[in-house]
Amino acid sequence: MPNAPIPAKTALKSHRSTGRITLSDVARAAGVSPSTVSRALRGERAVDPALIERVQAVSDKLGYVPDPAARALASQRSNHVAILIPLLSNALFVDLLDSAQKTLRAGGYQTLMGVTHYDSSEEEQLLREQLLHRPAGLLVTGLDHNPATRKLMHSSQVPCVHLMDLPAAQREDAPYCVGFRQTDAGAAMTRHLLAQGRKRIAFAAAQLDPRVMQRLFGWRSALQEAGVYEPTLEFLNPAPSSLALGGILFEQIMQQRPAVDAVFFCNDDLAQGALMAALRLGVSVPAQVAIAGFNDLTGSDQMLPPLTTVRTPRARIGEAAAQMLLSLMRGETPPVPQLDLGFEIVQRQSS
Amino acid sequence: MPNAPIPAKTALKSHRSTGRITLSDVARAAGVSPSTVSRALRGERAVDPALIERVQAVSDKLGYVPDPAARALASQRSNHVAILIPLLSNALFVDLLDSAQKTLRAGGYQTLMGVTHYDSSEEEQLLREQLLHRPAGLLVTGLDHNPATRKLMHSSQVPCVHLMDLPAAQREDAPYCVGFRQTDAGAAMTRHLLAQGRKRIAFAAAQLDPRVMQRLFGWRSALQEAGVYEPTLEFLNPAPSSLALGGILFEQIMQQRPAVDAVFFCNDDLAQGALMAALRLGVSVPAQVAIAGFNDLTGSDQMLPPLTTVRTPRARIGEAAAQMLLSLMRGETPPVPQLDLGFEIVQRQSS
DNA sequence: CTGAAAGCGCTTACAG
DNA sequence: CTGAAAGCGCTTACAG
Repeated sequence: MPNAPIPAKTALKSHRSTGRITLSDVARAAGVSPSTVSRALRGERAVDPALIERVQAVSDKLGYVPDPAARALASQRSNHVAILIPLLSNALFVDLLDSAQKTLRAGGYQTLMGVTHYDSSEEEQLLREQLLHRPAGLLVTGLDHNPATRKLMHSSQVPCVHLMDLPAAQREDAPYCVGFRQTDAGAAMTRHLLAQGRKRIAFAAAQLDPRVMQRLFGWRSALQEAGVYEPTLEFLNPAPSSLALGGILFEQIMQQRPAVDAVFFCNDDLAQGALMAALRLGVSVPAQVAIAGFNDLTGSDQMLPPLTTVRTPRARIGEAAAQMLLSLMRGETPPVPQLDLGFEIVQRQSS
Repeated sequence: MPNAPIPAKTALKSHRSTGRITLSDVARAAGVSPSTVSRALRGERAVDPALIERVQAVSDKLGYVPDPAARALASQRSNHVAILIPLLSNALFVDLLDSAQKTLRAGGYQTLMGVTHYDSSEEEQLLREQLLHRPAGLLVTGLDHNPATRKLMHSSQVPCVHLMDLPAAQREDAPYCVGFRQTDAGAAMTRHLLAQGRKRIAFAAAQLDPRVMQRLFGWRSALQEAGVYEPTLEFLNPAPSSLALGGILFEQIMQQRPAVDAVFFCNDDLAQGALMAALRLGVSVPAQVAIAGFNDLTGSDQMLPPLTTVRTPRARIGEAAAQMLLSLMRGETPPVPQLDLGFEIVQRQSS
């Protein structure tokens, strides 16, 4: 039956029932096998250059786009990158997310974000959910995680880069990370204030996450070094950081310790609130008391007086960490596994 | 050969090569077919209640978790929800993202975010990428999209809810949306300022996205209504909104139009910057000039003087939109397809 | 209400 | 360097 109609099944094969253009469509049009198309398109070596070109052309002509779900199922690896950050209400982490996400997208990856609320068991739970998607990579804030989380990160074998923090010492088994030395930054700002002749420098902090505590340690060591450390000048509040809390802390400090001549806040939002409170209370800054912040958040340069602070390279951290992850996902070994991006003291008029 | 060793193939079958616990494992352990497990676990009707319970118990015991990629491939629908927002540098959208994401996660969905930078072709490109993941739902900011984007949203058949805006009139074909009437809010604040005796009220804006323009229209109509509209009192700058720009705009207005007795800024960051500039310039607020903002962003209540503004329910918008989407994804029809969450004038000391 | 079978669209040993 | 075949782990008509 040479003239029999083409069976429906064969006719349908040119497009699947979903109407989507598939690998097989490209293979048929290019006259090669699906396996070859798969290899050619992913730039796998061991494919004839001429074939690669032909397949590429056909693929472009048909407008073929690989199906991420099929790819993930077959390869056991998706094109998702999971990112874990503490909060979305702190501009610091939003900047981190923004820059990392931009870099990852340029590399062909989708970002899956998880907000931990500084809760280690929520972090663990989020990681579990994200690992179900078989992410190709992981970006996590900080180096402190509970044992279960660490185990998950390790046993999943997913490449992982830590953000913001660096391990205390250069160890053999140190994880990949991009950040700066929080302790050094805390000490540097404290020394800066000392160098300006301040003698009674208070440290005021909220949230009290690990990085804040490191800044506190930096402040302590700089004061001890100068021989003027006084434990009662620590004002620590575990509540979330905010302008309002900064104002409250400042008022409290002025009331309890009127002789204080500088306050170093662990984050700019607190310091901005303190600056507003000083205006309200008629406390003159920096004549009576200097005020310093941390992170150089948006608005700090617009305060009255403009805020002295530590500028932290969060956008560059997000980008560099994403780049490092990208190279890890390519199977490469980053030349600098612990990348220190430093910080900068920005002196403005509040000190 | 009754005592022959169990063939390797059968022995292996209890776990796949990946080591993952699969649907088939649960089926075997529960003594039913994979199809039944699939139906029982997804709560599909037409399964014996007793079986559901048994399957559920076995599944829990084995710690089975469905594979999202396999599920997406087979059903042509993932558990992703894509969200499109203009910027991450505006706290407004971060709040929206945060609340939507929280609600969606509680409903079992992963959020895929896309940042459009107020660029309609970038929005289109992002949507294309996201649609590849076959999202179960879509959350998009605003009602204005280019024709290609609208076509994609429509032809993809993916349930979609729009954020922040409401259509001008109640039409039959109106899209699902959750927001408030930007024009009304702009008019309400203007009337509020008029009611306080202000006569020459300027409108200062940045970014100039559609919602800002609606606020401008509201300001215009309220002034026209009062017979005091003057076109030269519009100060529009397409640059991104920021504290610094607010200061610049304010200074410019004071210089060019010293008789102005109130400035209504389209966003709180501009207004905050203006407040700081007023302090710097020695312009007394509200005695000489009233200042009003929009959105009641963080810090506005800490300014000197505290900022009069329009409080917008962005967290509730994100949550309600996610809820509406959740019900659409369940195949339900939302009782209120266009949900108006309103706004509130917050009078503080700057007016 | 339940099951066998096909299929979703890829990747990847395994041969050649 | 290339291809045929199996398999990733589910869902869903189709029968019964």
